[in-house]
Amino acid sequence: MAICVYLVASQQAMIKLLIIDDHPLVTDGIRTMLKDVAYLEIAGTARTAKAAIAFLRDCPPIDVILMDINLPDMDGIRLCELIRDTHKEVKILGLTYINEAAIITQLIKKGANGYLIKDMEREELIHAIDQVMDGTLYLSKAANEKVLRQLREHDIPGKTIPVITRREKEILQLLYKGHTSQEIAGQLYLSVYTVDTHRRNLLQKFNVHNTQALLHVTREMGLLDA
Amino acid sequence: MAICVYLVASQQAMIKLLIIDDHPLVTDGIRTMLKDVAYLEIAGTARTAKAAIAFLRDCPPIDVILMDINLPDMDGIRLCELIRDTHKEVKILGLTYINEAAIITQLIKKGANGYLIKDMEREELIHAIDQVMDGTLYLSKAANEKVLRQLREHDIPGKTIPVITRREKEILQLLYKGHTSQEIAGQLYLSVYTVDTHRRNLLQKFNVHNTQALLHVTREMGLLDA
DNA sequence: CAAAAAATACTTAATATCAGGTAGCAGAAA
DNA sequence: TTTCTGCTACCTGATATTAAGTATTTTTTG
Repeated sequence: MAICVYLVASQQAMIKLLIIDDHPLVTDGIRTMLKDVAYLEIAGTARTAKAAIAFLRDCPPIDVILMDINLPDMDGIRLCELIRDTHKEVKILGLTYINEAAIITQLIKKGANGYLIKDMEREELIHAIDQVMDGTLYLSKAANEKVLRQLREHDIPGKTIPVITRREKEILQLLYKGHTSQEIAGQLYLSVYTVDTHRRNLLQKFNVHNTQALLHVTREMGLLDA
Repeated sequence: MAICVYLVASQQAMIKLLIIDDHPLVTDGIRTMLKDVAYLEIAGTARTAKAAIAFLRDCPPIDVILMDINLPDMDGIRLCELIRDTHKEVKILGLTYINEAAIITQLIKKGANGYLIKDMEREELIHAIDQVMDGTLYLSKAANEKVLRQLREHDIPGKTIPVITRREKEILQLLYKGHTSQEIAGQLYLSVYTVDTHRRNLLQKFNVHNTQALLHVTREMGLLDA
């Protein structure tokens, strides 16, 4: 009887993980990092947002989700929002290559419990999982000063990502590749005036005053394809 | 006696690998992918170019190097060149996140035996190692059409990456973050004229005619930190 | 040390971008 | 139908960038 209770307690203490990442390299890396941690179990992996949602719907409950921000079929912010809507109790840890305050604050606002940069050490990963299970927010070491300052000082400045139109995105992409207004006008069969109007609207929407800054913020927000 | 010969043959057939990457996640991921392959042995790992060079100098011979292109202390192209100078026999496989013809042709020109994108599958990794051991060039599936076309059509168009100075790199980085000449001049305590001179020299070196194009090509060449 | 490379600062002129307007037109939504 | 949004196009003036020079000082390097 005592043994039985012990086993149940042990099973309850086991933390079940779901890894969402389209890179097998990352999934395998996490697997190796966690293989000697007795109380952690990788209950499943998903390579797309779609697969992840299906897993969460059909399979046994998950405690912590390790989620790549750049998935092929959906951006991490949206996926985070979706999961939070249907699974209020699950802890979500975002994984990114970059370390940008803009995207991170956005993620936290959508209900993530923390984020890690992919150059993390094994210890940091385990610590992060422990911490979110405790109900604490975990922010990757490297950036937390920057992010915390943002979250604190401006209360929540995590600028909402502006809505841009199809045409604007198209022009943004061409600017990113180094084209001038003239070249873009030529490629899209538009007047230079029109291209300039779109550029002007983009600058206004993102509240910047030159193209490089525009490209910088849109890159941080994950709006650029490359 | 027969057994002895067999053992020796077995040892000779063992392929020794060195992984050079500053992300433990990647190193661990590769370790997992290869752990069940009997004839592959991870003889060492290095997190910096410096450590890798030391390892190659001091430790037993390596057959294949898996090398990240973006190392903290040196760019992959240069490291590849250095290793090729002192170790003519070793096979070098480059690892990148991106898939840019410019950087890949450059890498091949410097003596790499192939490259892989980090979204590879386990099978692709093993296949790549086998292939370079055979003396064949291995190019990651996703891009080889593009790269092969470049290598073929233009014979070798892989533009050599220009040498840029410390100051130029510094200014390049600030431009990347969206700063204007005025702002950069203010930050670095320089005249705007000076900043403009550096900008002009950068445009000339990379043979482009505006800042966005400059940032685009330097990004492709892996010269930008972000 | 001497030569070479890098960094600094300035001039002039052409071109591009940025900021502020206005305005017509098509298609979707209310 | 009316209204709203997105796309188009043009104008003017201010500011920034680009191109092509020259030239002095500092730093690196052989």
